[in-house]
Amino acid sequence: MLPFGIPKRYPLQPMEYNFTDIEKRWKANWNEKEVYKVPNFSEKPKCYILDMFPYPSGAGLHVGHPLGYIASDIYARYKRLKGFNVLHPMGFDAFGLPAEQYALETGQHPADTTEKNIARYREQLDNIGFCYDWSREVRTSDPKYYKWTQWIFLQLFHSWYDREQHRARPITELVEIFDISGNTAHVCPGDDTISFSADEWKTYSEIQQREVLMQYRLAYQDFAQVWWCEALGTVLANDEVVNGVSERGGHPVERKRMRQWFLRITEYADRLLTSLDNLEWSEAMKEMQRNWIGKSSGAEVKFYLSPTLPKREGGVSQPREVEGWQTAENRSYGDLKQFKQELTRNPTATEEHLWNFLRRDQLGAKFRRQHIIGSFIVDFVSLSHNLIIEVDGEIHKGQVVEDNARTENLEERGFNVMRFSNHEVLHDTEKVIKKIKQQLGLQPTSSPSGRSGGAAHITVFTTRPDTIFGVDFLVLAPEHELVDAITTPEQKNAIDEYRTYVKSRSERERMSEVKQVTGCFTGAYAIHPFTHNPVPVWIAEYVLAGYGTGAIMAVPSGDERDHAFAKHFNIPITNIFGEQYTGNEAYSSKTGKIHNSGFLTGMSVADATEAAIGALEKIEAGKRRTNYRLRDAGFSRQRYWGEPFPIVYVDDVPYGTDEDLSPTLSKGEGGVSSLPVELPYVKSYKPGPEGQGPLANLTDWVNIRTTDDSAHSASPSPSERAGERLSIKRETNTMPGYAGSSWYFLRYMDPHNDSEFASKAATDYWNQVDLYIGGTEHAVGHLLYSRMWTKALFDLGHIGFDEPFRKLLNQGMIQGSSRFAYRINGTNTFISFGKRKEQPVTEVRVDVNIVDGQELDIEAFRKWRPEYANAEFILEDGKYICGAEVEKMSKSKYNVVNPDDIVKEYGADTFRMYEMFLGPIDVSKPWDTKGIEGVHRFLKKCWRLFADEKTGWLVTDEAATEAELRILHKTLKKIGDDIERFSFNTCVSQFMICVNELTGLNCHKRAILEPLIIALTPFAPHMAEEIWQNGLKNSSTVLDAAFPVYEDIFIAENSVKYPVAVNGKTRAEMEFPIDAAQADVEQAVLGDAAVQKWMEGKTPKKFIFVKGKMINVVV
RNA sequence: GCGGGUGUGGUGAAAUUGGUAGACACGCUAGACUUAGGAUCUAGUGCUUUGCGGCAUGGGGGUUCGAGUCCCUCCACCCGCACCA
Repeated sequence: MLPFGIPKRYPLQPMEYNFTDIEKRWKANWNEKEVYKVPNFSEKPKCYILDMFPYPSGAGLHVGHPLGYIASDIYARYKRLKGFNVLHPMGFDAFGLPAEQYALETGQHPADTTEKNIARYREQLDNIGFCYDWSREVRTSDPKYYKWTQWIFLQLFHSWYDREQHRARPITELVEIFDISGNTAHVCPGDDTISFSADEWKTYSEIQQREVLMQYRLAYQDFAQVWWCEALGTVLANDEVVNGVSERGGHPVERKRMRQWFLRITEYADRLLTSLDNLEWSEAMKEMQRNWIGKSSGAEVKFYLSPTLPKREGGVSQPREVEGWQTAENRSYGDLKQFKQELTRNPTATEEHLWNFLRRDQLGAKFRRQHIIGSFIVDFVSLSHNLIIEVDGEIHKGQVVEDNARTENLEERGFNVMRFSNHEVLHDTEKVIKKIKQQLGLQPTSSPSGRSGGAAHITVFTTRPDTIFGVDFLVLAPEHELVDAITTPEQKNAIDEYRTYVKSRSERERMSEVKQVTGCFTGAYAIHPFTHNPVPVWIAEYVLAGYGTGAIMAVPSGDERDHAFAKHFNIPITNIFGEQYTGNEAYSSKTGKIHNSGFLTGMSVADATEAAIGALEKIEAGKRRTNYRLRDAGFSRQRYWGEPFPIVYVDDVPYGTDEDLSPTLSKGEGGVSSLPVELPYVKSYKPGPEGQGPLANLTDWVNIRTTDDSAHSASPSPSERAGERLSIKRETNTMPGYAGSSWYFLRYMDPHNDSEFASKAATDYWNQVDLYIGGTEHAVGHLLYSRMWTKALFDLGHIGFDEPFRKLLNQGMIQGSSRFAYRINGTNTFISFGKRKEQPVTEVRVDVNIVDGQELDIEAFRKWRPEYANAEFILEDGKYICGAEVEKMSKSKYNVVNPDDIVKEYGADTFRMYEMFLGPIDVSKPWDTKGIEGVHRFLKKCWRLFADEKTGWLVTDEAATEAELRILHKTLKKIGDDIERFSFNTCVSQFMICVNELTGLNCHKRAILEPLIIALTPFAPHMAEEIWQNGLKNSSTVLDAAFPVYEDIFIAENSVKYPVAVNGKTRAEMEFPIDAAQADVEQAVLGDAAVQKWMEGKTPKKFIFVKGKMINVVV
């Protein structure tokens, strides 16, 4: 259907430019001859040009989407004319939330809607005439594709990052290292307190070993916060939460901790940062990535908590003989280590099992295991909640004490003790966890008595250790684990209240609202490592738990936010910058000397930083540290429409489906050994229980073997009898959207390979992507993840390059241009734009497709919606003029323009050239259909150089004139240069100038027009082919012609018209030979009447002559 | 808030290395041809001024013989901020 505003055409002349016919014919011809099929090997140099992977949404393409595709298509076609073997593929990022959301709403299966959307996208893309090799199409939701997504995930799962060699290595090699020398040479990235020798490692059970290995794997499990919506029973994405409630239904949401998969991208932080330097990306883009990675160097500083300050009500009767959370420095660390080791040698499967539910604050309290209390070692303890959990210890060696006596003793120390049996923990885990949760709820969070004693400390990260003497307070993130422990009774209510407030705030809000200073004093004090002065400890929302250590040292005289905070809460400010700090504003500049700072006084920032770190290390109160803002990438989604994980849980311990699970399970049992793990078909997309994804509802699929499986319980194996390794379940989360898109550029190289993700020969040949075009919205997501995947695959020897995209070009957005009509309040009468202020009106949106420029098609408007059928109009100059505004192009704003409509009306060639003509590729601009007329006129005018509309082709074999050759070669030079620098809009302008001039010269000569039409081929391939084959009678396709070489000799001018300025203002124009000498020019210029007039008789002070550019006389 | 981007006629823009600001188009005005015009062609079109000229690249300041371009500062708008893809 034509848009309303565009009227019908008149019948064409016999040889008029009939784009509809031309484009249809050549598309069919090209298709039939498979002209876009690309071989994997060739004598020609290769060139890999890639568009960013589209997600096929239900709305279809609008005119903004193809902008980058057209640019890359022109570049690809140009490179082909220049003799390259060009890989230019396209496919679909087909997994994703919108399809699943749509499924929930309409009941249609995501596979079906995705299929439909892809078909529509394909049709729209074909319409525009792209040169994609569709035989290489990939879809992330195709099992043949995600088989390899899962395979790569397993490579990451089976790898660790060697910090010495700066590369990923197979986890089997790590096991070999552990067998020989323990982990002494390889600090555990997941938990740097883990430390063991080879002997200790060998005594660990398989479960324990795997737990340790999990802390090293590049794909690993940990716990993370997600938005949980009780009412919807599901986990929500960030953008499904609006203003603290669910976007759907407006239900309350809360943060919930869940076990999730992560990619250890932080291990690659430094490499991702340094190898940016070699990429041809815009500085802006590199800067965004650098910023995201956020490398900062500084120091970690320990502030010990003050045991004496402040005075407390009621005094402290008997400080509990707890060794503190980090047992006292001098005495107990060795002991603790020893105990830990002893216990880890003899854990039970039950303990391991329970630990999975307790670790990492899952239940809202920090638990420690195998912790020393008095003379006992308890299984699990939450110091903040005074809760000890013990599991029946009959397997324990050494610590089997009379349980009752033990409990009594511990309770005397102020702890509550819960005991569970092995059986309870293993078979009734849910009940056990529930009980623990209940107990945690009842348990007052740590009374302060004695709790902040010992060697407890707060660790802060600072980039300015030189300002250590300016520390006036510490600030903890409100979620910091020590907050409960250190808060004094007087401050408890205030802290609780403040934490409730913070809970309601998103991370974004906490960072952005900087004017409003909020915070709360904990009542606790820390001790300054050098001055030993007490430093008050606050909590405030501007400190985020996820950054650094979740705690900062505040230096108000040197930091804006700290300054505002100190002023707001009347905290005295120590000035360490002398006169540079005025008292009104923090001095955050890094120039000048440090004052009032003990041994740092008088030093520069750089020197003081080094000296401070040195001193801190000497007194063991801190150390040098590099910090990254980058966090590990969450890789689990509680969704249906994504790649299933190739992971099974054997009694809750995750294994890759490619692992040999014997002796418990023979390899291949339950069909787990082969990839892909296919996404099972479901009829309901409802979330599973407890925030799990919909796959959790498929119990048959999830449970490969269950404990009460009659076949097994009839003849229990020895391990089953021992209560171990009973059930085998599948992972029910799916992978996020970026999984499939992190490596798709590799699959295009060898898309049908069934035995590898891509053959080494293919990846070696095509190598890096030479040109990648896409939007800046992918700056820190997709572009970072695919860089990491590439590096990991490189490290493991699967590919020969470690950066995926050599050159990156960002396209701007095409915005919508919305139209508005003005209804007089309380009536159905609309008043034209110019008169709208005469009466009170309401602005209503009008579909941009029924407006011609600014003028409303009144009849179309009446037909648009029933409520406007009888609308009346107050016109101006006989027209109804609409208001206009530039906004994002979206359905709800009625400003979407469909490329299909434009192509139908003007043809694909016009559409392609117009999109380029709009402006520079990387700049955002609004779409205006009106302007397309100019480009269309140009193509028609160009056509008329070759054909008379009434009589037919009129190309002659006459010899070209100098003027004709000049304009041709000027054009060839500019087109070549401009395509190479991706300036496509100026190419179009140059074509227009060229055609205008040739029309003026009445040129119809083959010698001029044939090279011109080849140069036009990347932009208007259909018209070029029609002219090339039918007009110029060539027998092969123009797509494989050779791009004509321009020759300087035709362009060179022998004289230049110089602008002549007097005192910088242009006053005349004079022509001189190209090689004129300055003396001659000077004489001629100074003798010129116009110049003399403007010199007003003054003598020239200076004569500036820039050869070929301009002349300036200074008087 | 942090990070990034963009500001030039009524509109999209050009000016590639600091050298005649507004190329090329849209729109508009007038005209030609025409049964007709949304085809085609011609002329005009930054603002201001009768003219000479003056003023103009978001605002202000600076460097320079010369600044849209370099520097400082302020303002406006757009994009991203970790589960949209």
